[in-house]
Amino acid sequence: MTDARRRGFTPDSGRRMESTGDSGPGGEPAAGSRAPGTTPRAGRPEDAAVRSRAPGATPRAGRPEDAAVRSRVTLQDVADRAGVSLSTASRVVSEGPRRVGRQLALRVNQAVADLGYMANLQARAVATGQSTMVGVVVHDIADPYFSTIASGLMDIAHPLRLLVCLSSTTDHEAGEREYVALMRAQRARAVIIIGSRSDDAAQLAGLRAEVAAFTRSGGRAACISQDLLGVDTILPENAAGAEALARALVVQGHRRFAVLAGPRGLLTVRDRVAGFTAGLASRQVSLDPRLVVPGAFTRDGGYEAMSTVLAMGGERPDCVFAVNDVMAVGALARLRAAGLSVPGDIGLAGFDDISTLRDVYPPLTTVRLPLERMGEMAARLVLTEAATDRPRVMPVPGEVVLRDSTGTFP
Amino acid sequence: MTDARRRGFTPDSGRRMESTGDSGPGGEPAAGSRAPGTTPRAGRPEDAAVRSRAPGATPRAGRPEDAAVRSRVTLQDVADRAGVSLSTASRVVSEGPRRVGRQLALRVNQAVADLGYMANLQARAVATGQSTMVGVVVHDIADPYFSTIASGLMDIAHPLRLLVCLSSTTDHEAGEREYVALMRAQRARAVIIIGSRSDDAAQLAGLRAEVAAFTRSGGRAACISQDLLGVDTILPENAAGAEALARALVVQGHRRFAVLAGPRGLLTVRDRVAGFTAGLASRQVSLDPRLVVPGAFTRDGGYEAMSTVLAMGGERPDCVFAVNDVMAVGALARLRAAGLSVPGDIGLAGFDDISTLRDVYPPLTTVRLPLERMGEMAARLVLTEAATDRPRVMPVPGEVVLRDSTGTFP
DNA sequence: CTGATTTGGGAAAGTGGTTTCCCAGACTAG
DNA sequence: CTAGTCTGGGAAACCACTTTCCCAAATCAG
Repeated sequence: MTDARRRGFTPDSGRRMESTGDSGPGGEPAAGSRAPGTTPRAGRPEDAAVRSRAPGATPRAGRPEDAAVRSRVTLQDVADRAGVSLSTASRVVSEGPRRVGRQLALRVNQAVADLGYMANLQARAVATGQSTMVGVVVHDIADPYFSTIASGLMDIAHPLRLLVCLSSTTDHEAGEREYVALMRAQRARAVIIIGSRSDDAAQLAGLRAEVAAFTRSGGRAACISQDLLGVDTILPENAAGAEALARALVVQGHRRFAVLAGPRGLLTVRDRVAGFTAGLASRQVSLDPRLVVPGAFTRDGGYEAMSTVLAMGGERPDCVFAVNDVMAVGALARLRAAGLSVPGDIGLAGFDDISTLRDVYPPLTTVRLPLERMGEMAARLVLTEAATDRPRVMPVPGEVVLRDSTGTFP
Repeated sequence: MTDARRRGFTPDSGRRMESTGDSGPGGEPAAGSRAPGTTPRAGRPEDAAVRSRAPGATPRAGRPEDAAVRSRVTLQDVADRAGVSLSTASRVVSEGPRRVGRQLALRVNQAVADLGYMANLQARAVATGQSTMVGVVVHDIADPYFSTIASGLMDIAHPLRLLVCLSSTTDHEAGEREYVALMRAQRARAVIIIGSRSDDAAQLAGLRAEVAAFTRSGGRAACISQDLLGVDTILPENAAGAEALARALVVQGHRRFAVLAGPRGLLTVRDRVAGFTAGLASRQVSLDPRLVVPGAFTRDGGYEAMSTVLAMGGERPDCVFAVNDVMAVGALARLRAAGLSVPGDIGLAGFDDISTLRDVYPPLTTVRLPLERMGEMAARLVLTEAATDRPRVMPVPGEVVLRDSTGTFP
């Protein structure tokens, strides 16, 4: 299978496998292959013909009736075909409060079916002033931390028949603000901002202002992170969790710690590091600040940071705290590469309890956050519950989970 | 602090510790703590005042001027404030082809700034008939397979300033069809369907029809899966990949195989199992059909399926093929629980090469699919490239990656 | 059998935009 | 000095709906 390497974007490069089964339905992918059961609706004479334009309006120069059968069926077409007024058609289709006679309703529905009509939700949104969109911003959707939260969130949004729009900002901090602005322009019903705030005051002020503008224009907003935006907040107790973890690790016998911190400036990192430090201090254990090394909030970031720690002279730490599980996994790989056994030679702990990472070996000691649940909470706050006069803050405690990666120190 | 206990989710293995610390920030869960620096923005007198309604139009009974300062600023408000016509305001704001005099443009922009105006994109979409939305359907956004693809896809969509709407169908197969319908109703520019087709012919026909309706109404569509929808397709070569894997495993010396298959009916599963079987056959190795056990496409599914295999009487297989990495990780956990060493006692291989799982131990032999890239390809096909008369099919080969989990058999 | 309510259909006024069309004034060319 | 082309502004048509308002017919109480 070494061929087919150059799939730069040349279509059909590699030898194509017997792709679709020979028999299966939909065998011929011919361009115009009709799905089975789609009678081509022969004729359709009145399709574009009816279309009674406002009298006097020249039928808009250019393409005359546009050969391409762009079946842009409108409600007017449906009304015409059913022989009713636009209003009646609308009432039937939008299932509003006003009742319509059985006969006419039937005719309208028939016309809808015949024409394959589907209401234009954008137009409806304009007319009613209500949208069904809810925006979600995360730092990186490929990171399981965020995708898990997003998953919980969607579990709430989908049954409500809301449209979830997602944006991943990846390093581009201003992206959050831009996205909230976009949601305001879309008249979204709500926006949920997920992920750590940073220490950039200007950035924060900008986002705050945008969020304020969004809520002022009638939208709901919530965030999952530090309570700094002035809106409903799901607040993971990062400091408290890390503090509890630190104490537990001391109890296990660890004394000399290193911390693989994430990107400088991320408040979540600060909170976790501060909490960890405080936890150690409460047990009269000090943390050498040189052993707090920053790194990207990723697997590779953890790997690198771990390298840095190993490269330092002096006594090797007996336990490493990576500020999130993803980094911890990178650190684990680095330790393995160095021939160090975990927890034999060195202990390792993470944070978050990412479920897909629960099976690394040795199993990671970590602080569990109920991510999916946090997504649900945020979604509920903003989609099903009434707004309160003052923003709510819902703290979510983390739960220390001791597993083998920090086995009791000898 | 013990209150934090009744949060519903059950802990798993690992002993649980003192959940969160007692002190820490966020201590008071008071439901209304204002973030520091939130001046309540007093004043703003002209907010809703401007708003001159069309003359003669009774100001719509009910709320007169609506006490709630819902600052729904419209373009008309901007025009009024700038003392220009609606058309001129529109031209300035929408940056169309028509130029507007410097003076007026300036005035309009000033008014926009003063009023905090933001164009209503829904209305704009209705007026222009063009939307900026692109829909994406996946089976489960929390599954790294899908979130990685989604990530690649967004990397293309974001710079184009398109709005990505995501839906996760999780087991509800009809959800795909519903979502495509929704996208049609939203007049989305494109829709991308990600994930295995099933063997349910009716379901497939329904989806095909819906997709056809979508494209007929002017939208673009693509899918990442089997080429069965009659649209541009990114086709992972599941069968070929599994076949190559099988041959490689035989070369390593394995002979007696078990397969942890995913849900019955998923074509991706079928393709992989069929390819694997064929690969073995090509090396004169046969696969006992009873050792092909189905399971959910998840970590737990892998765990269960592995249990089933272990519980079977007879000679234990010397190598297990889990049809995806997530299941493989579950299987690994089960094997570890059984006290079996991998690859010492038994080999284990997966499929996909999920990046967050690259650090499990022992490292998994697998078939790599360039997931992020696949997402990019699909997005490009449908967002930046012109439509072709016939749908394109772009096969994506998998690449066998031999790692320690299938060490050379003794 | 009459007068007062429903009931339900349709015309038209909205929703917040874009875009066409018309036209006045400023330049340019003959 | 006049005709011809640009500019650029504004009125109004349009997009695809919803909803108000009006009115005729049907129902109902008295």
